[in-house]
Amino acid sequence: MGRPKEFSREKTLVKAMELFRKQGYHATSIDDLVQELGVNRASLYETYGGKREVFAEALDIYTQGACLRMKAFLDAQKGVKEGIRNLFLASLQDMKSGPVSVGCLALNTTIELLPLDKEVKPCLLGHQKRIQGFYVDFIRKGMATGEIASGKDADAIAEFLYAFFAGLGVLVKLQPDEARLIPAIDEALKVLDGP
Amino acid sequence: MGRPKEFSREKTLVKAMELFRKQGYHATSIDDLVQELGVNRASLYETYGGKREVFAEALDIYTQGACLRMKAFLDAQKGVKEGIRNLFLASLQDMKSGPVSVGCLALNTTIELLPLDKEVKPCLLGHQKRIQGFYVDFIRKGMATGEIASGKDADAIAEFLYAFFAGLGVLVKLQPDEARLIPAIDEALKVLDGP
DNA sequence: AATATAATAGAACGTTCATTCCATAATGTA
DNA sequence: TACATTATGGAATGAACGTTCTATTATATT
Repeated sequence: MGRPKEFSREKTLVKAMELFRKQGYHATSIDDLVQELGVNRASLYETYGGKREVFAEALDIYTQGACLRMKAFLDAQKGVKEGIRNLFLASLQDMKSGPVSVGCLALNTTIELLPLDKEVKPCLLGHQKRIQGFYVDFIRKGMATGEIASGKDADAIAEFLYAFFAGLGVLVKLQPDEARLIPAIDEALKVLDGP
Repeated sequence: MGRPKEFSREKTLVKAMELFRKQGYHATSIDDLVQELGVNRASLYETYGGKREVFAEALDIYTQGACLRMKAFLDAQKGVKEGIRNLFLASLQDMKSGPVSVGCLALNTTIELLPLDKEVKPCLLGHQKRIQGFYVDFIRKGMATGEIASGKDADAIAEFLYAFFAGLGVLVKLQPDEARLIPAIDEALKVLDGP
């Protein structure tokens, strides 16, 4: 029935996500999307609705992908402290992605768009909740094995880790050489030490 | 010598700074500035040059003011750990500034503008360097009094504190109720404990 | 009072933006 | 093969943007 699409909805969304992550929402024009995705203007509007809708879907697939990858990454780790350290180092690499740092789309959106577009708030809050949930589960697992003192406040540590990670997402843009950030990460991980 | 200006250069810059801090660079139009500052279009261009220049100057006075206030705040504190805790709590209040969180202009700019406008980079890097310098001095002072173990890496802690504070600047926008952030802050301050 | 100088008010400019429209092309169905 | 349907290519649209221009107003100096 009718002419078939010449593009895959999912693949173009990934490209849009990468573009928004690199340039931000305002600095990415429809022309940019049309050029980069290779999708026609009219098709883009027919398929997604408009720029805002494309962004919303791109943000969705980003947060979903990030959560899935984080969960899989943590599940593959042995120790808690070492696992979170590896997670931070891997995330740093992901947020660098070449010479120019792209950071994290969820954090970038929190800064650039949240004050103006309240529609992204549920997505961003849900993302935070899921990520912190992973941290809590991971820390609790460490408490069960005895690596982490059981008297600690897993929720507070999870919120701390999310906040610190958000800080990394800012600093990696300002200063892409990770060498200086690693000592800071090791300081952060001290919250897992002691009683 | 011609007609006198009807506005003060400094006062309007402060207003511009507040506007950029609240809305971001892209979301703040010249019309917004003209309306909010009460300055005429032509006068604005005659005085500052253009939007980018207004923003650059606004960012400058923001970072300078932030540094001055931070230095004065820390100088008035007794203990190191308690002092930094008080600093974070006060900064949280500052970044909230009413029902809508405005965050920190330097951090917001790092996310929104740094990838597109390389001219802001020196200002942002200088700001980070100064802030971390204050942390280092403050920590060293604590080492001298014996509150902080002298074996600690002041530079690493300073970078950690800056990163964590940047994270607060993100989270305060996502979740303005500070009650949940305070336990996370107390976790962060544990880097100052122990040997 | 007359003049030079600088700021103001507001229209006007060209550009870029997101969005829509129209003619054309490519498929499934009859 | 003819038709209905959907996607495509590219021009067109109107609004918003940053910026500039012109006429007018207000002050300092002579």
